[in-house]
Amino acid sequence: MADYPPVYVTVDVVVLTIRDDTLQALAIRRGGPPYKGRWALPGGFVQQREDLPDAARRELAEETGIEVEPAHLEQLGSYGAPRRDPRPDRIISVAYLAVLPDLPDPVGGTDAASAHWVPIDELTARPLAFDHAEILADGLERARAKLEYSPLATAFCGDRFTIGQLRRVYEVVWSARLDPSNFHRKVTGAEGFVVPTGERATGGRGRPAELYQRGSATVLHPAILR
Amino acid sequence: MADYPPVYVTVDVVVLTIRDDTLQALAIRRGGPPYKGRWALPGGFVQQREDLPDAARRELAEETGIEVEPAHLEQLGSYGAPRRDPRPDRIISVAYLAVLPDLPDPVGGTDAASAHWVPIDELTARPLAFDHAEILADGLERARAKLEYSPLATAFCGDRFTIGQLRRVYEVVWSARLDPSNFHRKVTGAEGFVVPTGERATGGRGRPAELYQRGSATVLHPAILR
DNA sequence: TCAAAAGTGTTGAAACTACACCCATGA
DNA sequence: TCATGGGTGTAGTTTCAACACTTTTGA
Repeated sequence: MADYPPVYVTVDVVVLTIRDDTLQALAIRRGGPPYKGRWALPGGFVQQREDLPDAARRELAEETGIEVEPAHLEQLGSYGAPRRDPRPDRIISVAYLAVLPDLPDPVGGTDAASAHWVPIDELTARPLAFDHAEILADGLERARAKLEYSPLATAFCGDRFTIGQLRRVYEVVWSARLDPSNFHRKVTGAEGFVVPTGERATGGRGRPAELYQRGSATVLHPAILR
Repeated sequence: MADYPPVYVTVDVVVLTIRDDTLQALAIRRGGPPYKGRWALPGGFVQQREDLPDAARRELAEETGIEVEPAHLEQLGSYGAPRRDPRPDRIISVAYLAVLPDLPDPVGGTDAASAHWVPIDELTARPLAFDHAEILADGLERARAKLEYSPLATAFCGDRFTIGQLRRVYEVVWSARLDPSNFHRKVTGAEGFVVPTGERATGGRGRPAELYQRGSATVLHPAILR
């Protein structure tokens, strides 16, 4: 085994949420070299006996002060180009995609370094550290694709939501307008996507909407097409 | 950096092809511990300055004697459960999916260890080394899903193929019968999936079929549904 | 009373399924 | 001539987009 080169393995996490009707991602301002001052994805080294998803959850909690279990966490893939980190050691990163509902409290209340929610448009407009721009782009593409055929959109909502709130998730993530009436029919018609609670939302403008919960489906039939 | 635990990184490759109207995968009989005598996926350690897809291609060539560039090569994901390898070191594997056309020459003609094409049903019926059964299952699921919305099926064919040959790829991978006439219309109607060459296949039974090449599409509109 | 959001009805277009039917070859 | 696989036509069904319309609230 000593014949083979050891490498260092990190996890990096694309953490998405919707705030102020905008798709945002968690980013950390790097305080030291390399790439000092640039935005980076939250992440860090995997510990010796730690499973990869656990490492992603730990980094999310440690670096950002977020205590909640993400509503969705999946592996994006591994990034291992030989010079992706300018330091001499070989560092391979396993990237994860996490999706959270809009959190009432802002991030960074603890001694978390300097994690911030940043609108996606701002984040993709400037150069990120390492290959994090590529990882972020892959995470966005994965999220956009999964809205079609999986119930991922519910991970952006709290445990109770209206069909209108769910539609706004699709509209924000896809940057598209959707017909409210057809969307309603598709979502309530997709087996196991959402289940009505019998309660109604209060306080909004217009007719109060039925409140729904996530259903048990893992794939949507039929899909919600873009 | 020395504060963090180094790990060893391998690549393992799920290599699929169709031989004798059967979906088959490349497997290697392990000659030493751990898991001596069991089937395993081809793979090995990543070298110090080697990109991950290059490592997958190198292992494919070295361990199996296959010299051709696979028609399709994509990353499946990383497998890093702490005890997935019984040896004391932490070993994380990056898995790839490769798809090849039916090769005229059998594998192992060189001094390749002992790589064999094994029908999927045989391979999934017995215990594999490490977590390779899980990796194989994930690779199969990925391939089955990608037939629907990507031109992956053409990677199982040579550079010229008939619609009937392409249909047999779908039927074998999905273990399903498809209506020949409707399949023909769907495939030729999907923008950029296949382009006619003007030539015709010879030697088969029945009316000679038009020969096609892969088109330029990367996603299929509309999809070929299961 | 009006604006706004929820939700239902309806209609024409598109896609899919099933299957009848013709075509062109080898045996 | 017959069996076999290639390919087109067509009719009925399902799905989907567009949009008119009703419902129910807050201002």
